[in-house]
Amino acid sequence: MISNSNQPLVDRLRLRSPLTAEEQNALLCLPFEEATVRGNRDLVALGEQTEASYLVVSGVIGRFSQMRSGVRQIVALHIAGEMADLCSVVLPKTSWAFHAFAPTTILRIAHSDLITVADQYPNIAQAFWRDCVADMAVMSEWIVSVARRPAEAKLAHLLCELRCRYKQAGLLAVDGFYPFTATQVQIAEVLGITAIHLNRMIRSLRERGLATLSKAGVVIHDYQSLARLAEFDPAYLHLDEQPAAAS
Amino acid sequence: MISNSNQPLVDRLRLRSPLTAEEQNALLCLPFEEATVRGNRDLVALGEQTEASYLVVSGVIGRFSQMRSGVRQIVALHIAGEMADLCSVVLPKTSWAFHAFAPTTILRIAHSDLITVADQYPNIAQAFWRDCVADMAVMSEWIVSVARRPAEAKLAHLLCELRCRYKQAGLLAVDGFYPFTATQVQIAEVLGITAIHLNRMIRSLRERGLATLSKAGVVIHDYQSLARLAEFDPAYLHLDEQPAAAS
DNA sequence: CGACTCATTGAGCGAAGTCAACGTCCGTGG
DNA sequence: CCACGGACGTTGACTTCGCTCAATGAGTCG
Repeated sequence: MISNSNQPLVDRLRLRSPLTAEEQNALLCLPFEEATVRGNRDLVALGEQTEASYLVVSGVIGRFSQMRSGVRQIVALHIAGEMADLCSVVLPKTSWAFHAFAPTTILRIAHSDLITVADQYPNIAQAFWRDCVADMAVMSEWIVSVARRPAEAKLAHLLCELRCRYKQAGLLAVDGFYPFTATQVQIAEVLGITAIHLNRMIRSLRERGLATLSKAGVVIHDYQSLARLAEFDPAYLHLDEQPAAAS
Repeated sequence: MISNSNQPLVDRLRLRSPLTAEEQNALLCLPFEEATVRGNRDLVALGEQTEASYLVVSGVIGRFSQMRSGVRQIVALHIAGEMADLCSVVLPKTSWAFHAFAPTTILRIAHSDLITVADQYPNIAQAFWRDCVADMAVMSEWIVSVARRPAEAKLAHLLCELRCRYKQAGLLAVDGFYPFTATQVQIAEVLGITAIHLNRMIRSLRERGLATLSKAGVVIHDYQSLARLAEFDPAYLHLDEQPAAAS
């Protein structure tokens, strides 16, 4: 998927916020810069200051923190079509580190340009704000997952969440496959468990016929059972809302 | 502490965002409603829709999710001077549940009024957005804490964080005391551990001379050591920034 | 004075971590 | 073309942190 415009940004925001034609046009006129990152590489290092936000065109990137021991914890994932680091527009000092899970293409859009268009169009400002809050709802659910679910349910919950997000991105196949590629170490850094223990949980889900992970991606064989195991309710993702027509 | 105006809201936003006199005045003119809640009570039940945001005047409230088993996980705390649920202005369907830890006084400000003033003043919209993003940074740190720190460090980290936030609220005494009151069950729901195990960790911190918890509040005896144990760095709280003068 | 909530402590267990070894795949260079 | 090395995945044995269950103390309110 190659993008030669900001259209993905407009699509992303329209998912949750109505935008007039004029507002959409203002977003499409924003200058951007396309970049490609190799997989399993840090895109933005710890402590690095950024002056741009990223829109993921294809691939996966994760925001992470690191303990002194070197252990990493990924606190957010962004897949194709999603906006990463939009929040740094209003709090640039929050320089989080980013890691590309797989080979990833992004669009860089300067904070200053985003601020300008937000100041000019209150409705766009609200859309940006809303997108950040939706990310917050996901974080909130991740706190619950990491704190309270047993390891197998943590994995199940992540797989269910990703299924919904890949479906939104149009990348969910009819057989339950979606192209989420990550090493077991990376997934363990998301779930807050050991890669070794994760391996056992992957096997468990496979043996129970619920889901299979491979190098190519994920196949969910029995979404209902997986969701039940994880106590998964997709409402917090805020993906199914029909944006009211506004132009 | 009794408030008869929206001044705390203005103070809160000015902590991180410069506001002109006109903008401050617009906020002060917002209608509000004061309410008091008893301690250890749910302020907003699970699934309840809200049409207002809350500013905590005094006391503590926590946002939580609940598993089918009945186990709760608190995903955010709000103490005196802080804005709770500002994010529901742009995503009202995210009706989180709130629990009052102690007797708490709040100001209710209608979403519709907040939207109106945000649409009128881009700078206020940005301030609201920024406040939400600051809450997000805290959540991000909580994911790390819950996922990666051992129980004692989890508690130490929370105590350090609260110390900074109570200091900001002007409620930190010179001897390291601040009036955070919560039952051990409530604190355990924050940290994602058992109340029983929390009790042992409290004893451990007390015996090591780091901190003491009592019914009246918390005393931190050795902040440096506590912060070292927790790997605590207050940068993520975004409290020390001097807002640029803007009026 | 009960009845209740909250705090405290002990004993035993289990989920997840640690350590260690080995298998598999893939790219690279002799 | 094969040998080597590195990254990733898989599995077993053992350890441990934190949970469960259970009992008791301490303070508070009606």
